[in-house]
Amino acid sequence: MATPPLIVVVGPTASGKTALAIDLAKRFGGEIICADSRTVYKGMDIGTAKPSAADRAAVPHWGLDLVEPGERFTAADFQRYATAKIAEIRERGNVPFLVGGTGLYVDGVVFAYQFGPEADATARALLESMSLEELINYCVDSNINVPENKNNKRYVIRAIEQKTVNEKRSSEPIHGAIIVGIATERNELRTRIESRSEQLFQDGMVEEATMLGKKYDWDSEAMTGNIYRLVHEYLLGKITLEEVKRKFAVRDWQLAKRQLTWLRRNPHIRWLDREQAAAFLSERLENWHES
RNA sequence: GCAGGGUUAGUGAAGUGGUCAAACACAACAGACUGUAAAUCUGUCGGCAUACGCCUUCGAAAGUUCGAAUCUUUCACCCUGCA
Repeated sequence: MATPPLIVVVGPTASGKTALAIDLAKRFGGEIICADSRTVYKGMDIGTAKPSAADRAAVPHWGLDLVEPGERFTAADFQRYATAKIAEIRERGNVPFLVGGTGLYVDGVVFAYQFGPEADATARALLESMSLEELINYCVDSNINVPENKNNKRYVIRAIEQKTVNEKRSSEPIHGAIIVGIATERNELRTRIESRSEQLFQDGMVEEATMLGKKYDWDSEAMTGNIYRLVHEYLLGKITLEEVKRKFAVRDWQLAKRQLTWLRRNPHIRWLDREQAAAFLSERLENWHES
């Protein structure tokens, strides 16, 4: 039998990627790798809509609960992890599914990004202490290309660390990848996001965030995920619970739009609605089984 | 009924005679983004125009003025104090 394909399912938050992938993985012997920058954190379950215990029992899931909130986990870490997992899953004769909304994580794997050198902690601290203007001047003096958004301090710092703006990647998806985007009608997506906002709180969002806040630092990158920072404000008494829910739906919508902007640049995505995507991938997987 | 305060662009909110299509914030829309990416950053944001610019706005109407979101009068609605 030929090497199993890599099924890549992308789309904005709340588009139904996970449900689709679980369904297909059950039927075709798949294992799911979550390409999600928040579900890698332990304890962040409700706020990140992490797959349930039942889902995980039904289909093997990877990429969840890899680190504690506050620990460092990067796109390069994910790339290493996911690439290894894809190989392992294939060795077992199963079908790897790469599913997620973190575009950088997906593309890092799919387009085999060659990441630049890792940041040196002391050098990074020094760079962060500098003003944006100083950083730009440094770039000019050192002949380093400034990123398009030169007001984006993070990017300028990274350019300095890499001594350039890094764009090393493959122009084609890695071999065997089938990339499907879940196309969702705008109003429908909005409705889904709003009802999910309500659901999270019924499921114990505040309790989860309170617990995490006690255990970890509110300021850590993990905890800046749009829901946790809002619950933090609520716990501080700055906003009401109703405002949290409303603002979360807004933040989630903004996230979805940013995700779509990222995905739009990728010409290799086959955009299909949930049903079409299920049918299309089923057919591909059946053909693969027969080959 | 009397006295006082208010009514500004999708929302909140500055502005109290010219430099006001009107600060700022939020939302919205578009975009960038290779080791923090649910992050971070950029542009647009009354209408028309690629643009010079033109047009219509600051509760309504009528005035004062060379000139009004800003001053006057009346009306409408809202809030507060006295009745």
